[in-house]
Amino acid sequence: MKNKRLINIGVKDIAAKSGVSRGTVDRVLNNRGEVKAETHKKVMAIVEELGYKPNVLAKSLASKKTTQIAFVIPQPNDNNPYWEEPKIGIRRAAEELIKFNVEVIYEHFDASNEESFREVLKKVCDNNPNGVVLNPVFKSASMHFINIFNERNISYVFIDINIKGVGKLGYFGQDAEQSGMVAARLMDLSVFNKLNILIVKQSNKKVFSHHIESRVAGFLRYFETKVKKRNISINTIEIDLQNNDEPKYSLLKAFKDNGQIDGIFVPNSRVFKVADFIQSNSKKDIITIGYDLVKQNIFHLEQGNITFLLSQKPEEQAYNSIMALFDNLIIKKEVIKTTFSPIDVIVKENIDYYKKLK
Amino acid sequence: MKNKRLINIGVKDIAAKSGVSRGTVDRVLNNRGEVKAETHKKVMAIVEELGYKPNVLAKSLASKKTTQIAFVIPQPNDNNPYWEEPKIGIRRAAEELIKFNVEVIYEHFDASNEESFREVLKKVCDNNPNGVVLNPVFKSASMHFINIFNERNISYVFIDINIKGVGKLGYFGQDAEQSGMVAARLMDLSVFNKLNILIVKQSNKKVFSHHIESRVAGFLRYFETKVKKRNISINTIEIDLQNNDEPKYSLLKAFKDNGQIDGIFVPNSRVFKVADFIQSNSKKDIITIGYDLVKQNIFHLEQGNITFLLSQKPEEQAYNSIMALFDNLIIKKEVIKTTFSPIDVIVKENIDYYKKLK
DNA sequence: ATATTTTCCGTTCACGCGCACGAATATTAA
DNA sequence: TTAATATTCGTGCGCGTGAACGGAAAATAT
Repeated sequence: MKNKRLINIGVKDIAAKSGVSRGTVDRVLNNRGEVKAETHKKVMAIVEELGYKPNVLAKSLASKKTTQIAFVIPQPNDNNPYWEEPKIGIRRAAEELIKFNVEVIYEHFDASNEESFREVLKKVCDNNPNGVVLNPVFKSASMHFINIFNERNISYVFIDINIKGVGKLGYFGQDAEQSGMVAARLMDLSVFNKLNILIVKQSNKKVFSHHIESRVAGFLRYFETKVKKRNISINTIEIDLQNNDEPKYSLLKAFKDNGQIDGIFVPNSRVFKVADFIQSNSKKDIITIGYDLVKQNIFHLEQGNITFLLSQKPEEQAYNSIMALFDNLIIKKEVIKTTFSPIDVIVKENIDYYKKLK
Repeated sequence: MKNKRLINIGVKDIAAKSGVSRGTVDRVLNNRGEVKAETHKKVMAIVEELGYKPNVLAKSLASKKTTQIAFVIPQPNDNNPYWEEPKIGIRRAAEELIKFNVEVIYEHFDASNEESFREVLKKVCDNNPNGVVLNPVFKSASMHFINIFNERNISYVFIDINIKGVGKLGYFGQDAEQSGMVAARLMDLSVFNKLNILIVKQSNKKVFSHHIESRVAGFLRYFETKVKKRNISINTIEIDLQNNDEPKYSLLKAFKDNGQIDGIFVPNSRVFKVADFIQSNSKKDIITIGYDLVKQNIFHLEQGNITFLLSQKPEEQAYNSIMALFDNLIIKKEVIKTTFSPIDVIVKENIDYYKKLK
């Protein structure tokens, strides 16, 4: 513990130097009006000259206002447990920021129901938050509310799904196509000679997922150049999860139609359903690659029914997206536009270190 | 922006409730003495009852003291560029913490010279910091200074290398043995049928690295149970980096002695030296696995001379280790003892998202 | 000219805490 | 008993900023 040395310059310093009172400087800095244009200019000049940076601590201490950040993502369920993970990151950010008078409000909608999406966003809008973290599942509905955000000067970032060309602050998620290429690389390295690959698209038919398409596209793109050199065949099947007989029915059919299958790529977190099938039908030596560390997938990775999982640390994305809004709203510093998360490769041996605490 | 609602209880609240003044409460909370035992007890009871948590913002604002954290790691060099990475994390943490009157001091020593290690730690001790992040390369020398830390009540954490059974706050690094197992799993998946593996230990002879030994041990342990089922042979060579003819000389010899080599495992960041060899001797179809995202390794991964890199986000470790000390010293919250970093698996296709900004 | 309004600005308190100073009380010495 | 000392405690100022309040100066109205 040494005595402080570097004393930052504060309002009163620039007040002294510009020959006005602290109150006036405050009005200038916060654009609160009631200041002669001439004075305003003079003060701003000094502010620039001295490179004044407000003290966040004192700011938060003195302020009686609360900044609200809404976090809007799908409700996790059995078909899509993925959205359980971000909650941890939300909690962590909320705890850290409460001291700065920031309140994080968690809101969730039914990802298979556009009406629910609109309702929740309506509610969020009515609350008039300062910032929003949004998973824009439904594009046109999202656009409607994004326009409202822009009008009302509400800052927002996207998580997991990106909409390009709107005035968002940033995007937090993976590069979906590139992750497909990673999957393909792992498949390529793990399977030899003849190579029969099955891509299993499982989804809710009602919702088109650009995401999943990109992953598949990346996967196929990787093999495009290789497919001639090696004896590779790639088949894709689509499965509607609303149907209770699935994915068993379609998988049985695929195995019958294709003969030997060496690798299976599932471009979302429902890979555990395929793993269930593999286990109960005692299929052996199949390289299975899927997404996300949901607990059913973790189970099957440890059992050996899944070979690789690709993951994207959803709780970190949640944390980072909130922090980005904080940086923008409170610290007033620039936010990096697009922050792709690492495409983590998980095998049985390193999974422990990717599991979430708590 | 809403008006604040949740008003935290502060010193004056517990002062009121316990019928003493704020000053007395302050003396109790900070163990500054000059308080009757009876009063102390009474106040502490109220503190517990109301669950008082000091406001970090107000604390930092009011305090005229600076907290010093020393960060002591090896000087990066051509043989070991790894230690370039943590600096980014140090800078990030330092920037964030400067508002809390925390000063981070970066100190580096020559990792091949124990005397240099002692000198730097001597200097650090003389500075009497509040916390130390240490890479304890030399065990006995480390123990000497750790005793001093304990005496002087200096908090410390280890980074990258762990010494068990001392009063450290935490360890930030990988589970070395487990990372060896991950390497083995990848090797196992990527190489088929006959499997000749070469382990290349490159090091500075003067320094024993428990680390590297653990990685090799993990690698071997993975194959222990598999080695019977498959036609696997594993050979290990040791290379002294002080010798300028290396690793070329030893590698040529190994290739001659072993015939076909299918996989090479290098248990540290010097894998790029092997990759150099592979490139200049146009060896093909060798699965090469090594450690750490130093720029030479990144180059060879992109070139295809390295198949997998295992990494541990050194800049995040640095950041987290400093934050752990901050939590302990300023926030006074408990620090999780051992925080193993994820064992990241990097291939050509996902490396971009692991590269450091700046 | 004086009265009234508008524009502009300075002062002051508050946020929660650290810390210095001095006052009150208790203890011991004379 | 009174003076001297030791122990314990209360008060007030400052950290850098937000924000209310009110006062001075300038502009406009009467």
